[in-house]
Amino acid sequence: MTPKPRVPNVLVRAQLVEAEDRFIASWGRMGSVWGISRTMAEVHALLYITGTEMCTDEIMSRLGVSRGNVSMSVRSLLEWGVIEKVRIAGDRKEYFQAEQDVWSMLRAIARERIKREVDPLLDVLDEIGELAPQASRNSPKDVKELQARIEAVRDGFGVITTLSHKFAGPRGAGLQTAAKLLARAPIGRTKKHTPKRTGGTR
Amino acid sequence: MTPKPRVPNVLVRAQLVEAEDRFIASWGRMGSVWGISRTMAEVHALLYITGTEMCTDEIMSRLGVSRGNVSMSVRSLLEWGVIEKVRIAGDRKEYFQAEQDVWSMLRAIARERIKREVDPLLDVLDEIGELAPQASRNSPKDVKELQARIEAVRDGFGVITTLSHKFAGPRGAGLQTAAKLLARAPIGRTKKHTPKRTGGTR
DNA sequence: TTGAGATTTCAGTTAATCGTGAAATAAAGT
DNA sequence: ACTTTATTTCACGATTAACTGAAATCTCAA
Repeated sequence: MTPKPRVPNVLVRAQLVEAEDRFIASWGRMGSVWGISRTMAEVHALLYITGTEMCTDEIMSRLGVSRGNVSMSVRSLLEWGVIEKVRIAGDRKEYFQAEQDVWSMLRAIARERIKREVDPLLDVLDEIGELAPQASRNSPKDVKELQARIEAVRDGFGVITTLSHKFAGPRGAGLQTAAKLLARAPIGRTKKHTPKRTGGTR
Repeated sequence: MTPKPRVPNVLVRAQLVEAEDRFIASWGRMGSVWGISRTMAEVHALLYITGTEMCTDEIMSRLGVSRGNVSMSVRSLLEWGVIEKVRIAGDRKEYFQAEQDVWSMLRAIARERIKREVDPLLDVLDEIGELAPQASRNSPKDVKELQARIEAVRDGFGVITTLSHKFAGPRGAGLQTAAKLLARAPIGRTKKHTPKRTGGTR
């Protein structure tokens, strides 16, 4: 049926696998920067980029990591809600597949990071605000200033958190809509910032 | 002049220092989560929360870290644009003080993180997209899918990057305006019920 | 209930990161 | 030019986080 491909299939396949590997590698490196373990990011990348459901052993051999490591990574990814378990009839193994919608995936990532990064800071800020000497009419200047600074940070992150909860919630087109909305809105100077990015990979 | 304070000054001062220390500690912990070295975050926190210009030795003794460490941290913070050098007449030492505007500070942090986290990924994605077997009419299905997935991720991050450049640029009220704008905008379903999240920490 | 296969746990190891301190360099005063 | 004081650099050691592998636990079919 199909006319003979111009490039031998084995070659195409090799390129394909290489592209996948590169994607996996850079997503993994990204993970480190984000404070996510490299393997966890790699497992996710693998499942996303291949789109296939895979079992523990397949993941192990493809990424060359240990069983325990895969187990823990997969568990975290399930908690994040970016992959899910799949049962295959007549097979006792568990298979996993990645959420395929990018925005949903990005929202999940954003949500999880906010939870881990911003929320705890807010808690501490509240606590410190109460603990610190209360500013009153005749407090020394520095006490007033301290309170003011704590409150300023608290408010800043407060706004950010509110927004995130609104826009990165698990369901709804939050992030995507926000992105479009913002992309349109004319803020301050409308300088059409240099496109700039000519792939300079450092 | 001032009427006798109800609380001895030494005590107020101790509380003040403790509040500062707590702020510094949690900002520092935050730093680790962000892939910023703990000390760098602590130095920044110290300069921000005290609002005072400080020299290397003062920072060293207050945080209990080495000279070299302070030197490197301060340098990074200068690059990030969140602190600046201050010269004090008749003193050979360099003093440093932190940007006091929270939004400007938050923008700087966002900007720097995007630069380190998102931009490199985009570069790689572009590269992979070109490198991978090109999808054509008679490509096998998986090649087409691979290209589609790469493009989807690329586009998602592309939107995010564009936004960030627009809103987290070094000058202008970008982030702040965006925040207000979004906080107001009705996104998707205008389902008004369940206030639901009671500022609940965590 | 048993057991083969699948998954999870975790103590020990390895890898990556961070911080130190002293030596090298730079800057300012005499 | 020389001395003094401040700053930066960097090889090394310390600290922390990640990963391994094998034992323990779980699951399901018979």
